[in-house]
Amino acid sequence: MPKLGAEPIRRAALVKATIETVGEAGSLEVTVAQIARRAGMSSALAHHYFGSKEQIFLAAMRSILTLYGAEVRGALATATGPEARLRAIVAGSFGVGSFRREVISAWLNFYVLSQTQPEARRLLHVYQRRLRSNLRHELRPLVGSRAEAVARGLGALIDGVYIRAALAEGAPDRRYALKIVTEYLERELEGQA
Amino acid sequence: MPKLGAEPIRRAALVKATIETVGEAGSLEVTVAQIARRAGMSSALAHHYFGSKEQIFLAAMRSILTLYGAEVRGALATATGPEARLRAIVAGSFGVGSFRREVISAWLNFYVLSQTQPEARRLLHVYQRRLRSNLRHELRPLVGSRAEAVARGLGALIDGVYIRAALAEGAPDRRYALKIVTEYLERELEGQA
DNA sequence: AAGTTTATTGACTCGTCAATCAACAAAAAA
DNA sequence: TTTTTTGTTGATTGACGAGTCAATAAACTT
Repeated sequence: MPKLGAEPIRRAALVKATIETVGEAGSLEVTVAQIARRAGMSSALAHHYFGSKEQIFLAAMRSILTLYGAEVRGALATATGPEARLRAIVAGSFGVGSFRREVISAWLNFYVLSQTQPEARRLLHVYQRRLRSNLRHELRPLVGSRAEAVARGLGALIDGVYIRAALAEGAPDRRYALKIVTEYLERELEGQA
Repeated sequence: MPKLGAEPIRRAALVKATIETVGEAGSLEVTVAQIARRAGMSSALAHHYFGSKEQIFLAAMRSILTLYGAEVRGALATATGPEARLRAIVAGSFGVGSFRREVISAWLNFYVLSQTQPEARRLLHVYQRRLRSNLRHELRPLVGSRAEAVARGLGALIDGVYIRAALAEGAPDRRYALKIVTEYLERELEGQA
């Protein structure tokens, strides 16, 4: 029953299933069979399309990073002026798509993966550099020479809030997460003004 | 060639080897045999003393948390007054024992472990609660009602800085890590003063 | 209609690894 | 000195899981 053009659909289903499976399990120690089952296909097919488990993970990670990027860009679209743009970047970082249980948990796991996997590490570095550069750019006119340090601090704080959300039970609290980071930003800005 | 009283020595060696192995591998996917070899014994002996791989990991995690607690307490010993004590807690969090490559990496991995392992989760919660409570207690006289939020922010920032250090290449920069967190603290305090 | 490409899976291989066990060795206790 | 306790390991078991393969089938091409 081969409906042609299945490839992109299958790939997407696998990526989604991977994030869900890893997120639920809270671990990368999930089997290709589990992922494939959740995506409604055999493990052989998963291998057929991705070649290896590693590639499946990388695709899932790319998907997460892409989603994250899209949310930041979306928030940034309507923001004018450095402060508004900074707030947008922060808000985008806690977007509804990214700041969800499974995604957060998957994120944490991919973080660990990038300790071993060069490509995963590369992806993460790209994301971190871009975020930091964005922040620094908007911070420059507001806090001058402190821009670099504040950008790093904000980046680390965002990661920290994510990681803590991964561990907290119950649904992660976006509002609260956002508040913590926004207040940090406000303190940094008010000193300088 | 049984030298008596080997148990505590073997256990300690295994714990140390576990942290090193997990830290170097950057993953929990290390074998008991690898750990045991590094500790200079057979895998059978590791099982003999700990019963299971899980127990070995938990012991290693306890060891890390104990070390961390000791460093904070050490820093706290000579500090008087809320601000000095806050600085001590932060400094202790980046102590030379805890803020080392393998330990940081192991820490990150145990963080992931606590998504699956109830006992690991419990341990981590205890540490987080204690840290937050300590911070809150010293913050109260300085920032009043904001104490809770600032304590959470500091905790998250510390975790975030750790996690980023795990990914950075080369030796982790204690000074810089400390500076980021200390500056955050200073901003929060100067607003209120 | 024959041939090719795409989709799909069940069954299998091969390696790995946690955990167990039987056996051996040396110290301590009886 | 026998017995028991403590220390130690090589060999083995049993399970599990990534990746391969042969086979089947439906579409699309010529």
